[in-house]
Amino acid sequence: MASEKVTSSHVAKAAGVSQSAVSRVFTPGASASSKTIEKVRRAANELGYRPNVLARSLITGKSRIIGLVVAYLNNQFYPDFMEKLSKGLQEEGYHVLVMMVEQTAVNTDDLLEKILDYQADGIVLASVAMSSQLASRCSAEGVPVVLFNRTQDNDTLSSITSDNVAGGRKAAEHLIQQGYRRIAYIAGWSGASTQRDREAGFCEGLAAAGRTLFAREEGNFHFEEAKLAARQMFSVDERPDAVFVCNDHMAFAVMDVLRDELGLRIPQDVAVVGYDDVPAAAWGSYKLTSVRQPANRMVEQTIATLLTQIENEDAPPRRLALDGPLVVRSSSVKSK
Amino acid sequence: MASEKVTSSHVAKAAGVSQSAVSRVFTPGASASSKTIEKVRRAANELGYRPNVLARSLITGKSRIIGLVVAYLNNQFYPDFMEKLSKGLQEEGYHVLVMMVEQTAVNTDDLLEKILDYQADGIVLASVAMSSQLASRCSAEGVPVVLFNRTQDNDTLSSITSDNVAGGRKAAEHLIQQGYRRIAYIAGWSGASTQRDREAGFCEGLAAAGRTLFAREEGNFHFEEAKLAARQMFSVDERPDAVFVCNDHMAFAVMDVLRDELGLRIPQDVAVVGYDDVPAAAWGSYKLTSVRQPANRMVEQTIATLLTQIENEDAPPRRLALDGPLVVRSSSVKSK
DNA sequence: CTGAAAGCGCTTACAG
DNA sequence: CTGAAAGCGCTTACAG
Repeated sequence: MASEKVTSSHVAKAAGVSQSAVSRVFTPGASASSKTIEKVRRAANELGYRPNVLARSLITGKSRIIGLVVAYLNNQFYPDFMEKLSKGLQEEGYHVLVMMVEQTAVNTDDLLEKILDYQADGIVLASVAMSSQLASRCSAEGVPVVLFNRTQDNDTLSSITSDNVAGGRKAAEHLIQQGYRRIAYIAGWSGASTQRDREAGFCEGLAAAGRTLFAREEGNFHFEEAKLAARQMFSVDERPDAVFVCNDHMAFAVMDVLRDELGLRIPQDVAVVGYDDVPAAAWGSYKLTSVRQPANRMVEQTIATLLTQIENEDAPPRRLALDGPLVVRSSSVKSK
Repeated sequence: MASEKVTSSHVAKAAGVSQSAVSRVFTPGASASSKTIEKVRRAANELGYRPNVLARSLITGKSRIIGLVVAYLNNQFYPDFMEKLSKGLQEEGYHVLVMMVEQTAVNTDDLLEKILDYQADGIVLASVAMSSQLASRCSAEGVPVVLFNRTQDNDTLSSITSDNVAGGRKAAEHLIQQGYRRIAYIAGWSGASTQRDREAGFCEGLAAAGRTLFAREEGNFHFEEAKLAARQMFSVDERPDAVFVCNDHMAFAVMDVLRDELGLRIPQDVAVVGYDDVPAAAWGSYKLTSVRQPANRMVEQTIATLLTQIENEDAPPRRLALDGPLVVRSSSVKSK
């Protein structure tokens, strides 16, 4: 069925020129007379010719493929990020090869090797870690890696995050200022730098006001585990009157448990603050106060960093922590 | 910086065998003595050699790339689908090249050509249409196309959906059985087959009970537009007492408006039914009755169809509409 | 500007 | 089982 693939040689024959001439017409920047261009374009259109990108990549050493490894797609922050990243890269003439992994997957390396096998020009890891062994492989092969929403102790890796420490601090300051006194925290996965930084900033903020954590549970960035954490945390005599949850995704679970199962009112009985400011935080059913991650700027910087390092192998890795505002909604303001 | 790329020739020299021998060791099914295999593997490991997939593809004519075009990533149904599809294809040794498009994008063809340029072995279009012109190009080039969650009048295209007509009918039967009388509908984008089929089934169901639509608005599968539609629909003297919304994503918006802005109780004042049964439908804040799309089976069939057609070019296109149950929750049951 | 030729890194008949 | 050779579809010096 499949009619023979149309190659540059077929077009060359049809146009009465050499195969190289055809190639030049389709190579931006190569020189060809307008007469040749005309003949070639006509023949190409008639035959339905388009250059084989794989063959081109083999020679140029550039695939224009960016490998993306991503987890946590049930957290709306990541689909939004993927969409922005993919569109941004499309505009720059790159395309995204995706690999999905389990949240706390350890064997990410296998997938990354697959990406390298496809000769990706660069790699983005969203909330995913990489062995230092593989990191040096990438660096040796000249394939830049950018960590998105995660940092890692490795000099060769760039990372783009929000300022999670500052964000955590803002959450603490806000709750204190609103007069809450028994302030608790529900943590994300302890292996994540975002979790560590947000908690550190939060505790700093409390400490600055002479406070400490009233209670603490772990939700592992997982919806159901966050519900368990909330049940645990609030099934005591003296309950917290405010809780900072390490991301919005878990905060929704917590709010559902508090209101639905425990009959608590938000914010009168308990205040809730999240992190990310995903779209649903603004939905009428949640109105969740949240530290916004500046997703647009984070994606811009991810792309900029990647392209810089692709163009110039000696460009040093960059570590950026972009500031985001606390978006105050009624989940944490009694008068609102 | 980038150390020279390690090729099969380098490994051959190091192992003291021919380049073809190296290739055979890395080609499943090719024959080599255990002694050769041993020598080659050792040398390959030392040098860090992995076959260049692009070069392989050039010869075999198989890239093991599947192109995916997807929109509506803010509707949780699609990230979930992507995750399932990507993981399923990974297990089969395929990888996904993604292109994101605007919801009602018309110029999808450009993106699809890019996918063809990468010599994709197959294409999945999720809620996205394709010109019949390009469809025949794909068919001519032997690249199978599967439409996911959308059908289109084109003999060459396979499609996998849920049974949207039956689903719409179930929604109608349920609302009638629950005793609702002024039953309304909020539509999705009119260009979508899912929208047309769900509405057709819903109206059929009403008609079977001697009813007709009490009111109708359009939400275009868009969150904010769905809110507008709800405001419009309920700002009248005689309000509907039940509304079927063409998907869950819009139904959440509608519920927020009904409760938050209009002070209506669900389901006492108004019942709401959605479609998809995304995770958030089960969340405590919504408890939304919804027609479940059998996403796992849909993905399985998408992959099976794709692989069948990749392996056998003469395999005919398949059109599947899989049945999904109505999941009843308290948004539509007064006693619950 | 243009064509002949080499070569990107592989796979795969073809002999042996 | 194994090596030499051709070839996948391109790009890119190199001459002219």
